[in-house]
Amino acid sequence: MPELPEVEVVKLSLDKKIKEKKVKKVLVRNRNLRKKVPLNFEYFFINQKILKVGRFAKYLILYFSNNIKCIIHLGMSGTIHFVKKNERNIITNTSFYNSQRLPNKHNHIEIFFDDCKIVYNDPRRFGFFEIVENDKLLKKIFDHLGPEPFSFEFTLDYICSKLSGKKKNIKNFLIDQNFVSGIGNIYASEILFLCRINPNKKAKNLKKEDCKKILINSKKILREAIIKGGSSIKDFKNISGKHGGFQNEFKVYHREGLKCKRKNCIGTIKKKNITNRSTFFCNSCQK
DNA sequence: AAGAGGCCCTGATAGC
DNA sequence: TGCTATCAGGGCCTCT
Repeated sequence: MPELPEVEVVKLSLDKKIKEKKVKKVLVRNRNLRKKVPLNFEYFFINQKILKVGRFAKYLILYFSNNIKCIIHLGMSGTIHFVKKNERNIITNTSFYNSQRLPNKHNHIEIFFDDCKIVYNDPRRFGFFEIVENDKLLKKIFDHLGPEPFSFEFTLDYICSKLSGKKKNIKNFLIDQNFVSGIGNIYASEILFLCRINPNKKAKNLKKEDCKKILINSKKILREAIIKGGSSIKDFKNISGKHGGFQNEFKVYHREGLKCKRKNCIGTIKKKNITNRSTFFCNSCQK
């Protein structure tokens, strides 16, 4: 669920809340995440300070003072909640889900500090926590990931050369983390709408001009989404507190059957399953 | 080798 | 009300 912008929003708020704080206790309630949380997980960073919270693609990284790193992936349904001590039920959710109180189920991991704690909640358990003891290993974990859209490696030449001759459709390329990391199902549809490219178009049939649009618009969409605080999809009940606002900016995602928002376009937004993942596009202006 | 598809899991919603 | 089916934003593994 959380794509690069949502993870970035979590990173920024988490860094503000827990940087320089010392871990007092770690509680694992459920080790059966996508990757099994090891039995000694709790002891790697107890009594250590959090130097900073980082991010690469859709991964969060906690940097500890003993040089241990903890990689966190939120999967599809993972959220991190920040809870202040002695303030019952007053929770500042650092995720874009933004529930006002801590959920009563699926709180798998808690990290305690002197005056607060963070709680990892994940109903579907597609996320994971992983300890990394040295930088070599860290590099290895991110090895299979392509550059982020913001990276200097993500250039016109890079895109053209990767797409050239490939039969795979462009939408599947955009969500392929090996090609470019951080884009997921929602933003892939939004980026292609801005580019006026049909998601089903084979990569090899894209012109250089199309690749240029992909380069520019992937940066543009992600940057705007971060500024808006990410996208909150199923957050209907929430009234107060900060929450993501980019869902209000969607041009195609979840807009099946509605009129295209592009000026002077008479098209209708269609939904199509591409490799078992719903994809939204305008049937008129995306060629 | 590239690309398609299944699967991990729970919860929300729709339809009967 | 209560059943069943379908769907959900990710990514890894397997098969062709």
